[in-house]
Amino acid sequence: MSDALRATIKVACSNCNLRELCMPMGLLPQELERLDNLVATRRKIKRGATLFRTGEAFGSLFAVRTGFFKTCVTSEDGRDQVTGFQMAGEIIGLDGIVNDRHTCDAVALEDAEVCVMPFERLGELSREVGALQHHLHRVMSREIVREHGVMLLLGTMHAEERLAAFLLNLVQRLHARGFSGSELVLRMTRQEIGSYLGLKLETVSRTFSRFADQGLIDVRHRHVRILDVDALKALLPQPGVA
Amino acid sequence: MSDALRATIKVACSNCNLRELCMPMGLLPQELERLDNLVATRRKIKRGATLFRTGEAFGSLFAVRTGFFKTCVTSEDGRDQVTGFQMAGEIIGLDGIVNDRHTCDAVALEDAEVCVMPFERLGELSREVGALQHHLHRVMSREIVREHGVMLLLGTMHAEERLAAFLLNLVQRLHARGFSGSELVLRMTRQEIGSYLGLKLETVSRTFSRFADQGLIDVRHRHVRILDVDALKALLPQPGVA
DNA sequence: CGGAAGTTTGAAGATACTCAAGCGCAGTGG
DNA sequence: CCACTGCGCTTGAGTATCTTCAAACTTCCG
Repeated sequence: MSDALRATIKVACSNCNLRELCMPMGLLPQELERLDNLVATRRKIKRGATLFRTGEAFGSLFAVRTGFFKTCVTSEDGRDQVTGFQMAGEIIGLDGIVNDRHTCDAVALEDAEVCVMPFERLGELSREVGALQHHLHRVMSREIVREHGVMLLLGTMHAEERLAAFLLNLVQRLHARGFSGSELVLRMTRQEIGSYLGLKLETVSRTFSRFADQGLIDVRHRHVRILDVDALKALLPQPGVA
Repeated sequence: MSDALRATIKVACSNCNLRELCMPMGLLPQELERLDNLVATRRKIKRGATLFRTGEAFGSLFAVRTGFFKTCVTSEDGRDQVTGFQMAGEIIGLDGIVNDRHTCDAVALEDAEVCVMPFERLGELSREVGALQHHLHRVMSREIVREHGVMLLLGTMHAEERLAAFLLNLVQRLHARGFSGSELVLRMTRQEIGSYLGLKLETVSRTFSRFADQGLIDVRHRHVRILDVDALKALLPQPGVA
């Protein structure tokens, strides 16, 4: 097989093992082929490099193929807030649509690869393919709902509840991608976790230690094993029958 | 003029004084007319009543014509988080798209009226009218970016900074609608402000009092006059040259 | 006009933060 | 192969901000 052919096959949504999680979800075979044509290019990003930065012109949405990203907004005096962590199959760049400029940075936390989806063409195609139009709307709506959840977390939860919610969310998403439902390797630092959860890195570290002392998890730096899922879930704000 | 005719004229986007802020933004006359046909019904909501509740079936987006809303998510154990306050020209209901069910409550904080936009038809029309398609994308993207800002606020700011950001955002939006740029009447309680800002009502009240002591504002319960905009802006996380 | 709801203010207390020091792993170069 | 260096992580002590609990006052609505 030639390199060119391999690349063509590899990039095709129709052959992608993420197709049930990612943009092609629910599309018919002939619609899928049109999406294949649209997703013409991929892009590799090294660990620590940015996919885009605040202020850069917006042109495309990106679907994570491999690797792990964080997105963060930065205020001019240096305070920054991680707004999300993205893994395979998830869409990055929606923030850029409104003003044709990105309003956050997207940074690869490990060597990564993304599919580049020119937004103009995505719009054209979604005018003809109803399923794609609806899927795009759902992707944006899902992001809005996710952020509501983060607001609830930041606005009302204590450190232990925040970290429990964070860990459970991560393993759940990893599990949906075929990884373990109880073991995970953190791709981000304590500082980045803290930024996402509105806590200082020391508080994140202390809370990890407390969970370990209570026998809820086993932490060894970036490696976390969940020992008592139910106890972690019990920390979340959905305990009673209410 | 007959009641029927008056209603027709009143509901038409083409005659609406909010058309430059709301859904019709940037549409050509003939496109506007098609939007008029889509926005067939209005709905009045009394103060304290809900436009929709968590769990209800999603069918339409709503454009605020008059009045003032809050949206809030509630965790089963009673904790709730106000996710936004919406005024004339703003769109409510985007959260419902992803799962065809609403995931938050929308409550009128004063007697209000909304334009009902059936989402199915909005999708159809935006397939034919490119400007509408793009505008819908922008509305959703703007909401995502707004929520990034709230996450930055909840994750990194102190009480004074949060309240300053809140007040400045409110007057700015009111000013864009022809109201004063320095005087406003709060439509929400201290409790609701606190819920939005991740603070307790007592902290909100104390922070108002501190601002008043410092001569930054004049507070008389729900009535607020901003006396020193620059000082308030200086509290925000964009002080230096950075 | 009366009662409920909302607001203000005080005092005590808790959670998370700041500052600081030491540890450990990973990657590099001798 | 091992030592070195840097970055990230952990842990402790003291502190600050915000919260909790409580009481009194004001406004608004029926």
